[in-house]
Amino acid sequence: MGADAGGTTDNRRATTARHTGNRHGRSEEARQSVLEAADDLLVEVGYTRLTIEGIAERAGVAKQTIYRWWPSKNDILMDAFVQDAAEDLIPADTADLRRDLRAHARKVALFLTKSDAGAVFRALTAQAQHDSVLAARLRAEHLGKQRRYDRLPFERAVTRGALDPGADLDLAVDQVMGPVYYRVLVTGQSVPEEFTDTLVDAVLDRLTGA
Amino acid sequence: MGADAGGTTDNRRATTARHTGNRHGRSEEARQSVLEAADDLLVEVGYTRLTIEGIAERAGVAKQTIYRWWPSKNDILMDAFVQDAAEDLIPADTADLRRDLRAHARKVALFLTKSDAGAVFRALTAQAQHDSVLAARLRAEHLGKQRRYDRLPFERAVTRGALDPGADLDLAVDQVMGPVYYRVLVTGQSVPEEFTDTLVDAVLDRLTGA
Amino acid sequence: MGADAGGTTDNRRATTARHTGNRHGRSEEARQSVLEAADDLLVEVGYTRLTIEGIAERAGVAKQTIYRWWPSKNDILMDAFVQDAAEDLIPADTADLRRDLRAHARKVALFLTKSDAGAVFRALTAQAQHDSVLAARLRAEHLGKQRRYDRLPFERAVTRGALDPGADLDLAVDQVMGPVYYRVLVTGQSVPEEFTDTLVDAVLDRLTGA
Amino acid sequence: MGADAGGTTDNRRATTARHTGNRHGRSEEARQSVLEAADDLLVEVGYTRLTIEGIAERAGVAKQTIYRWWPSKNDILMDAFVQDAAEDLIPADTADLRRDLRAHARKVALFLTKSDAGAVFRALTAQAQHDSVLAARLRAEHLGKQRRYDRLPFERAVTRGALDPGADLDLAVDQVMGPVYYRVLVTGQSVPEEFTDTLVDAVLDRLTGA
DNA sequence: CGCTAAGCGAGACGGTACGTCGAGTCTTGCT
DNA sequence: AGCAAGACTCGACGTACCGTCTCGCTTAGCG
Repeated sequence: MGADAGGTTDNRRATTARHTGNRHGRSEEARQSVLEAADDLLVEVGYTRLTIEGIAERAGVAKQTIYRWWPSKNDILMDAFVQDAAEDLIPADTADLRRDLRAHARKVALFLTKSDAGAVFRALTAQAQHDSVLAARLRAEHLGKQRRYDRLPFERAVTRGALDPGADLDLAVDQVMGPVYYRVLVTGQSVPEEFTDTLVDAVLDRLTGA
Repeated sequence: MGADAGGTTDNRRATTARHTGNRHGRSEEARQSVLEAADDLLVEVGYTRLTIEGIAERAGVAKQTIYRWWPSKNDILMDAFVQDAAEDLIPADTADLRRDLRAHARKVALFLTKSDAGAVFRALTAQAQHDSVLAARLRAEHLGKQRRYDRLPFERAVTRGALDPGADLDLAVDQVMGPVYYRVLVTGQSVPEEFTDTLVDAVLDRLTGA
Repeated sequence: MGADAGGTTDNRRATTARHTGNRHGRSEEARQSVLEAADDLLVEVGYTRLTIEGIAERAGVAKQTIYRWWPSKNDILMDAFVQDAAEDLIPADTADLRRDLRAHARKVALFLTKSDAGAVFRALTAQAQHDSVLAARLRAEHLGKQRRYDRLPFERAVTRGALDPGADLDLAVDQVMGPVYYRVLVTGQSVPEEFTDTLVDAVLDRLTGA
Repeated sequence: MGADAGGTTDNRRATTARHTGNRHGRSEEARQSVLEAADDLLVEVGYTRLTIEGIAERAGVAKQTIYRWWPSKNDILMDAFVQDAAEDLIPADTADLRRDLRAHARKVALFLTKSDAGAVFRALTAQAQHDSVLAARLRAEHLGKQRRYDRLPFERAVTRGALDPGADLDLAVDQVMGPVYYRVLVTGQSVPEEFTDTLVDAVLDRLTGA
């Protein structure tokens, strides 16, 4: 990852004081305005016209301050994404697999297609195709956790005894989430509620032997 | 530069190169070497370090010749892809839906993960996330056709009477292809034969009411 | 290039060069090497083949550094000339008008035909024919002052009482300097000492009523 | 002068027929429109923005047709100038040296400062500073002849016995013409009638021992 | 009277340099 | 020690013209 790899991991070390230049560690204020500026600019001008200089200017921050803490544009976006998507896509639990899964699939679809955080995610996913380090970070800091959330409804159903413990849950997750991401990233089709519902039903019908 | 004047008047240097362009159209030779150079360089150095100047140099072509015919780097890749992927991913027809679909899914997976053309496709799909015009072109010139190929096995089965004519074929295609693209573009997992086989089986089991 | 995207994101290549520029003003070192490089190259390759890129390379300076401080090639030359021609063409004062004027005319002729600074002056004068802004600058920063020097011998003579106070000194200056510049810029004839001597004599003979 | 030196001298070989493509030598029509286009464009956009492509387009002529007959932009201007300045600056002869010389000096000043041909001359003189081949051509095809014209009034006076046969006529010419060109090319001052008159008087007063 | 060959308009080509943008590095002076 | 400011080197961008090179048309003159 080049020279300043440490910056990527250090940048969540919390510092309590507000300051603009002292010897007590990084400025939380600067960190925040950079992430917000990056977020805003991505939505406003798109990934292509998103520049470090633009972020610095918008954030009212010196370019060097950015380079001190982030190795690249993508790392800024990654941080911005991690911070914003704290609004995690955690599936609800109503003890009804079909209902929970439908709701969860719907929520993921909306996140991907409608939210600002989803726009950041799509940009990051796109760049991850050309940058394996970014790809690894994206998986480590988001996709892994998200995968576990996506599995949750099934696991709860197994625990409840509503699903055969021998079922291939990974396959089930792929069958539900795969087509959603596929539409968003590849075909560009919309992802209406009927689609996610039908998808969930198709998977569950097979899984529960309906 | 203002009224700077005459600096380029006297370069009477001989240019020895041969070429074949004339008023009746562009040089096919130049077109070919550009597309090949772009293809090669994408694989060699990756999308990020792929530059128009690099392509021009590798192709032995003047930069202006590229700009005369292609508006952007992505358009070159698009042309290169269209030309190369003439080796279409057309499913075989052995009158056995399961067998044909398994083979087709496998072929698509290999294309995406192993071939040079697949690398170009992944780069284009990535860039299409930031460029709606490119996205439209990608759909018009590749994905539409590919989608019809992906449906073919199912349609043949319907024609043969092996599948219920009322089945939701679009959903079936999404369920087979979606998870494959999902793994390649999002999770980065490998796509082994067992995966595609199981996937096909899961879809067909439901569809044929097994 | 359209929404081409991210191509320049990841060039984390190390740049090792040292420099001295900072917020408190430009690098004097860079300024000097640019002026010297321009000067040298003008003499070496001539105005026509003098390029900004060539100057930058010779000076060991980035092209952008040149564009940051000079609007055009001519402005560089103008600065180079102003700096070098600090070796002003100031006439000596021996209380002998004829002697001083002969020496001064000779010095100007040598400057125009033999010196590097004279080569820059000729180039600038040539370009000033196509660029009125440059012409104005050339007059403001050099010709005005030079004109005053050219008048000096006559004025001293008037002060000494050796010359009629009512004499048309401007005409006298034009009659001495005009033919010198005329030979250099128009006819391309050489300007030998006999020529300037005779010229001075002709003017003075009339002026002093000899 | 590079490859096609012959073109420069051949291009006044008259061809009677009008044609646009045959085997009887060059098209006089094309030659004329090129020269006119060059002339017009020089006045309209200035030397700096005068391009071969611009001339070709304005003249309705292919670029190659220009390159076939002229080695450079300056050679076109040279031809245009030679053709236009057929309106030669020949001094009148009224058997009155002072009157003829005053009229001639005035005519030269007006030519240099007011006429289109004068603009071309100034541009060529400027470029001749950077191009010794052009300088030589300018002298051979214009300045030599003009110099003889400038001497004419003096020679006639000698013939008439109005002037001492031993007078230095070359110096006299330099003293009259030098300051005029000097003002035009160097100081940029205007050249009013009083100036040329006074100049002529100063020279003649000395010459005739007035 | 058809063939040949030159001049022409058109315009694609390989190149050089332009002037600009942004990347990432470095230094200074402030806090 | 972190920061704002901003000059620096460097690589690539997209453009403008250069001078060269076909191509296909037109049109004499020659056989």
